[in-house]
Amino acid sequence: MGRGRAVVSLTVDLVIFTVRAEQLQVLLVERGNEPFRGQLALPGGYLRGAETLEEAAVRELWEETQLDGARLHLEQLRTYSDPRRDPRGRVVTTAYLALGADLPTPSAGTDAKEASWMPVRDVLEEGFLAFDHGVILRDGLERARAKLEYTSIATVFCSEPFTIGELRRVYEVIWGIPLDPSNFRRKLTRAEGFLEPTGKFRTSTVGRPAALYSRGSAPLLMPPFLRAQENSLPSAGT
Amino acid sequence: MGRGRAVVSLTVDLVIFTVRAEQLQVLLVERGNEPFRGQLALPGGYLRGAETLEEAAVRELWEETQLDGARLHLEQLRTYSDPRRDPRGRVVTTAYLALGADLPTPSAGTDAKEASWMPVRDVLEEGFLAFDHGVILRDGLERARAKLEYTSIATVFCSEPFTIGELRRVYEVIWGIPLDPSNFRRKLTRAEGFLEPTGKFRTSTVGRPAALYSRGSAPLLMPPFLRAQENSLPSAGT
DNA sequence: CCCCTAAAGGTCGTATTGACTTTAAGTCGC
DNA sequence: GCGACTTAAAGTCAATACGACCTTTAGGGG
Repeated sequence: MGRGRAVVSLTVDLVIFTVRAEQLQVLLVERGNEPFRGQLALPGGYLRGAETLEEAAVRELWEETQLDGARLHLEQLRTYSDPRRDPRGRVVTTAYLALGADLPTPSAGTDAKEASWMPVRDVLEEGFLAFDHGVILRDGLERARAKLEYTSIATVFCSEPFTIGELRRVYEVIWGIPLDPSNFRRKLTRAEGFLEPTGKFRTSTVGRPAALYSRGSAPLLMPPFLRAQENSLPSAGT
Repeated sequence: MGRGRAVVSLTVDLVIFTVRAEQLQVLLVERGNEPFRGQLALPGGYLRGAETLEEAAVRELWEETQLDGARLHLEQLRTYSDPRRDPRGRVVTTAYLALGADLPTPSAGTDAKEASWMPVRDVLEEGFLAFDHGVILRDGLERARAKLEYTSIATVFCSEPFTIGELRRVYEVIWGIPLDPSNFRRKLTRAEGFLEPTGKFRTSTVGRPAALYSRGSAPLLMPPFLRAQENSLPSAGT
């Protein structure tokens, strides 16, 4: 070993985020096989013959969680290549980040694995994930947090039409900090192409009816919405 | 094909940028073998047995260009996996972005390939690179441009100590737009931890002597320095 | 019909920015 | 030695963006 071309397997792992019950949640599966049998892991699987990594990610999304890739935001996160990351041998994995609006509880899928939503904060604070999936999850969270600042991905966490309050809760939950409702609305309503007013309103159980919006055409939030500062865990909370 | 686990080779490709002669330049090699023999390509090579992709990147950096990875900024760019990207078969590549200060003209290295600096603008406008390296180069340029906005990587293009004028030229060359010298200095000198004054000055052939700075400790530029707008090619030029 | 709540909208002082001007400190040509 | 020239450094000023905070609006519930 060391000199020749490495013999490697390539896998795809998915960091799937959604906001439900006022929390950022990640979809995890319980492993049915060794290694790490019984432990929680990111859903994923091997790259097949003639597909791209992105196609493999969409396929795994469906096979393992019955989620439709077309309804999610999907982007490549990073490739992890530590030779010791998988005890079975040389497995390099490319992680993808998938974001969606209030996704359904996954029916187990064709694979017999148990899939369930878990609060990201709990997983990062207490849980231990298989392989290096804890690191991957952390990287995914940081990517999502950063992209809230300068892109319009926050809207993919809301099903259309949505209110500004719902959108604000997305930011608060992912950044783990409270935001001033008034300044938040001023900021986002003035961002060109971010929100598309529908002219309709939604009356909830309490409070004044909120205007409903759909996603605007701009992929970037200009000027960006900067966090006050870094917050390494989702709101901490001892 | 299609059903089973893909049999893939993994390679590393390098997008190496430096600023020389008032231009952003990229290091390219002329391919000595088929496919694409004689054409320009990014330097790179196969992943070996027990190394990470990052270690492979550093190794290739040295073998192909005699550049020392420790003296460069190196970060993972993206993984490219189109099954048809390499006519020889299934080759997935992870691209790394390497940035350095006025790097030397590479001696060909142990590999017998001809390595040389080329202006990025020219390559993107006229040149055709092997494989999908044109796409990778474009992605690398966009990454570098974006990171100038909110990190302090611009300083790695300058050898220490450097003047604010030199730093400004880095921004101008990579973004392809002129910047107001006065506002530029105000912005960067007030960014906490970005520049470390040395107290020394450099007298050039013309003009008032410029204060010399070294890199500060802050990895991020806060608040960010936003480009006026997108500029898909490096200053265009007709 | 009053209270409570959240949405919507406004105020105000401060910080940041872009466009521009002024002053400083060197070299070069004569 | 001196003025022209060049770039660095510093300042001005109006427009904008932002954080903190307040007021008004429009529903539901008791």
